[in-house]
Amino acid sequence: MTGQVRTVDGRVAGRRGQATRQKLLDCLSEMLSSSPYRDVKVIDVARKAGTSPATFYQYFPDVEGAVLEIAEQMATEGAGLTELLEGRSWVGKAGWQTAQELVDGFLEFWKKNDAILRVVDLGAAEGDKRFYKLRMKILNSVNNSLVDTVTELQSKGRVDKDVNPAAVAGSLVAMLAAVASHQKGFQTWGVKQAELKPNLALLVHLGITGRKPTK
Amino acid sequence: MTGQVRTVDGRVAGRRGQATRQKLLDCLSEMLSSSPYRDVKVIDVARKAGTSPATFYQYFPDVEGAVLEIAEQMATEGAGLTELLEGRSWVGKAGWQTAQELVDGFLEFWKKNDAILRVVDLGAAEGDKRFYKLRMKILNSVNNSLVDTVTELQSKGRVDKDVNPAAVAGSLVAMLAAVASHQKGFQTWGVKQAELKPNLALLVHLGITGRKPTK
DNA sequence: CGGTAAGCTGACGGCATGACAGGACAAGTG
DNA sequence: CACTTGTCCTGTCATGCCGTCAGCTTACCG
Repeated sequence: MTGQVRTVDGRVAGRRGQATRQKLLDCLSEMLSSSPYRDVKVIDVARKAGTSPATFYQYFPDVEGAVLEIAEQMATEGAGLTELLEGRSWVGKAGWQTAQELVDGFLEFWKKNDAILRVVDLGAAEGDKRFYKLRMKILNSVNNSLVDTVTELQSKGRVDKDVNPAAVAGSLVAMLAAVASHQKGFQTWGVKQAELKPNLALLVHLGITGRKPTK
Repeated sequence: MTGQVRTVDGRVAGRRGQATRQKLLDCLSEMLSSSPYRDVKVIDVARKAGTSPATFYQYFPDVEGAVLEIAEQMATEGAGLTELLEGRSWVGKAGWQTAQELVDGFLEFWKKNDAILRVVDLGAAEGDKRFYKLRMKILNSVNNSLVDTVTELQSKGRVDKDVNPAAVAGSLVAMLAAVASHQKGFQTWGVKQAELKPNLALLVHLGITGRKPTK
């Protein structure tokens, strides 16, 4: 499928090699959660993994390269977000539930992977194509579903003609991502998690359907 | 007022000192726009400013400290965003215009300062209090106005009781910020700038008033 | 002019980076 | 069992950035 795992100098990695490689990724992941991206050093990751910097460089060109690897793993995992929308209705009470579940699932996913997602977001914002392709890959599952929904509602005349489905969907997804990564910020702003979710769901519902939900 | 500008070792900075200090800040700012945050080195900034690394450390504890300084300057400047909302109406055609101008001004501001804002966002997401206080300071002007608006509309019964003004306003502001910093991403997604703005304005209007705008 | 404080830098120990060659180890072969 | 092969890891090294200090230069003021 994805081709064999290879070291930087072209050797194919065996069982043991893959294990240390994965261990390095895990330790890097942990490191990213506990200290600022800028301060994550190869030597620390290696130490934490009980190995040497040289070993790290055998598997990854640099920290960035390793982060891309982790993010890639997460991206395939994140394709599961599609389930949140597949075959769901946006009408009546069911619509309100769809919105709620989308928000819930999305925030959950983001919370679980916040450290890597922060870095991906940064890389994307800085204009690094690899990172924002990755970001798209993660968000596309949700985004595409939303685009389809809006387009469909539009063809039925339930959404105004001059709405651009891609723009609306993209903006809503960006909102979810942003709120998710600044959840702590909201708390100091005097907004509790439990209160945040229904309000987000409301905004999503309004944006997609153009109407208030019936609860 | 803000107290005199001081060097790290406590001396007060004179005219010349403040000039080099500012030059270092400018060069850092430029550097941040052209290369990834992680790769910005003190030595490069110093070289670009035609001075030595030692000089840099005379004025700032580290790169982060200097970034905070730049961000602080930008934050006071960003207080001007309040104008976008002060005394504006959210009713009828005027409401639609308010939403449009808010989006416009916000995106403009973000575009102008994207490099520093990226870093502030990262710092805030990583949980650094200094950074997210700063982020709040920047966003508060807009956010507070929006909270007030929603609260007012709510007291008039034009917005549902169970809406949390702070949550809605915060989410919309987060959306604007996120979309602004990923504008390029939208372009590759097939959405043009010009199309993006009205759709954002629509979402803002819907979120604040609960109704579609009358155009 | 001389004193004082501001302003700048060369130089240095310390640490991270990234490359390499060589040693340890597991697995297969005769 | 000795031998071979290929994977896997690390010691070591040159290079370059970090962050600090002592000391030199420059500006200001009486």
